[in-house]
Amino acid sequence: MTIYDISEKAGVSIATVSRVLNGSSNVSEKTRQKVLDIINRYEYTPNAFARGLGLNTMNTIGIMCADSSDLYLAKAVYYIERKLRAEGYDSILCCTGYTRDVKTAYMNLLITKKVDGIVLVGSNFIYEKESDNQYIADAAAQVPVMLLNAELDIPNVYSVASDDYTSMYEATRRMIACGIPDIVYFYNSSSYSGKKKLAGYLAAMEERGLSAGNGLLQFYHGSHEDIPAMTRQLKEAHDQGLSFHGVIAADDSLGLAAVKYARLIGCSVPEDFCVIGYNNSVLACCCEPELTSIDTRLETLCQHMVNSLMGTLNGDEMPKKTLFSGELIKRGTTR
Amino acid sequence: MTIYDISEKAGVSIATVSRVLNGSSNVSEKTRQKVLDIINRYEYTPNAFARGLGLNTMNTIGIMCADSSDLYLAKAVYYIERKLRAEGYDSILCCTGYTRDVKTAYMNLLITKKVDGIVLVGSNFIYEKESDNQYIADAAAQVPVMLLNAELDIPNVYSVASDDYTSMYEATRRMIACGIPDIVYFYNSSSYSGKKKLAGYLAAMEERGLSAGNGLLQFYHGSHEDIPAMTRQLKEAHDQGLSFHGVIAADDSLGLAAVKYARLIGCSVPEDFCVIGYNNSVLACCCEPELTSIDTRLETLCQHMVNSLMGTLNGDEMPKKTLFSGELIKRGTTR
DNA sequence: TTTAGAATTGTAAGTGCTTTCATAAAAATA
DNA sequence: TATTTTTATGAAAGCACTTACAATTCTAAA
Repeated sequence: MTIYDISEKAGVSIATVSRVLNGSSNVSEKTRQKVLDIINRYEYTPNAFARGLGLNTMNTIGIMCADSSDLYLAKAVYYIERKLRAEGYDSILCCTGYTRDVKTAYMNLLITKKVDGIVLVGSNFIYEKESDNQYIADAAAQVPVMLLNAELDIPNVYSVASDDYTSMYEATRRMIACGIPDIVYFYNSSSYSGKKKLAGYLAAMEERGLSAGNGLLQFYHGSHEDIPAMTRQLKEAHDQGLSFHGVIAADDSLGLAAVKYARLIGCSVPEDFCVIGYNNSVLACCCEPELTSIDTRLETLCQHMVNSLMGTLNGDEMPKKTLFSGELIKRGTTR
Repeated sequence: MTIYDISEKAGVSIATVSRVLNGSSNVSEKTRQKVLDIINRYEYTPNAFARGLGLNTMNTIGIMCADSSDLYLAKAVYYIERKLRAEGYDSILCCTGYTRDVKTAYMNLLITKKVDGIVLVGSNFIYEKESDNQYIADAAAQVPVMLLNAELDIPNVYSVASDDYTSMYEATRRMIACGIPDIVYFYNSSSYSGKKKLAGYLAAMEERGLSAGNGLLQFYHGSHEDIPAMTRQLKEAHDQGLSFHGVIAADDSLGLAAVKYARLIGCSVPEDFCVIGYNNSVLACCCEPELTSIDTRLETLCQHMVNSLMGTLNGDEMPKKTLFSGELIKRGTTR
């Protein structure tokens, strides 16, 4: 069943059928109904490829995500897909992993596949060295690129991010105000947003003249699956003489590990030891006591991002960057 | 830059260019090289739509998933996407939610979009009433449909599943063997695989003549986010007089809630109280002690599934159903 | 040296739409 | 009623490929 069959049965030209298919206004109501009837009767649906060829678009957006099984990223992908779908767009998903060359390859693939836009989910797509971000600029020369929780000053790339700096700054201030001066910052990534978080912590510490030097920083490079290892890492730091009674964690998994650690060394939480996590994921409700965590309002971010994308595709002038403030969800690990 | 430009610059016909593009064998090595050179020099990539029109395929598979942010489903989607990509296929993702009408609509959409196959991630796509599964049959009439953790005896639908029945049967037997007769089965879904799990538990209980009646079954209809509510649910059952010293949980989130519950009523785990979870997710490592859980070897399932799909697309005869046995990962909540 | 048969290559006809441009019909104006 | 505008429709030219079939060139046997 093609457009020719429909045009014949309806007694009109294919141009007219095409017009009613695309909602063109230049069709009389009478013929529109006639054509619509035939279309429904025969359950005709236009061939997507031919349509794509003619229109040079198939209403698809490429979603790139290093690891869509990551707790936070999975949620983001989910929200973005749903919102895109609501706007009439398909999502083609690319799980790229963390290698830049692979990301570049997928980027090119998406361009080749004629997506209308690309969204990069997660700040790991941005690199320190400017030239390493060229692959994004190249893509942005073809289609709009949206960044979630990152930022890049390149034409045709737009970003929507949570205000990680401020969130961490406030969280740290709050913990200091509770009378805890020896706070460890526990993080696992030096991505764009990872840096912002760290900076927020440092600012709050330094503002109070507290040492936020080497001793107080911890680093663990791992994934969500490694909570026991994270706990161990803290224990080792403790055994090596690092003394701390509070942890600001860059992710709930790290925060959860910190709570476990406190238990391990016999501290009671939150009386002797406080923890604040980040992202307000399921994990926050898994530990005992439950984890105070910063909610980044991910759904709002994602919806705003695709709204921005729709605007851009529509030719509207859109803000290059939007920042959303996070919200501290108080639970049992802070007093 | 089109195939015409390339053919002109290479001094051959477009048919020849097309042949080298598609790896046809009927091209002499010399001209192949000549054409390839031009293609590389001008960085030509064929138009995906025109290609799709001609070939009537664009090498894409539709992935339907009720909620791709669910811990287990997210992992499945991730593994499937990666494997598909490795096989040269794109994935278009559809997060359908749990409503059947929506699922049907997305199914039709995918057919319209000319995907080469559809994979349904999760057993919630299968309904009790046979007529409710017609939407799958309709799709399967067009393209092969793959089921993860479900089963349906319909032409052109294939399924790959973990052997939930046996896993649960063994888990329950093991717990009984540890001397715990009053085991609650804690579950949250009556999906196809949910039923299998329950049946496994029941079989093991009844085999030992243990009461697995109403009293010993618990039900909570919620998502991962609701761990506190799950814990409360157990507490309420306890307060209403239900006595139990073991929990077999249909998911780690439920298992984790059970561990919390045990703590709450002052039982020590695993001395006074045992728990076995399911899916071996991150959550298993979040509680104290860590959760014994059944690993369904999801990555293997997913890889096998896309292998099956590739075979089917290749015209090979493939088994309608493959079952993979799970593995009990012993941790701290069992003795 | 012919010539049948195989290997290469080119011509041209799809593939199913969109859209420009010309034309016909209807409506509005004179 | 005649004329100008506006609106509705159709013819036909893309869009960028694939592929059946015909034509040509090579091989190698006769």
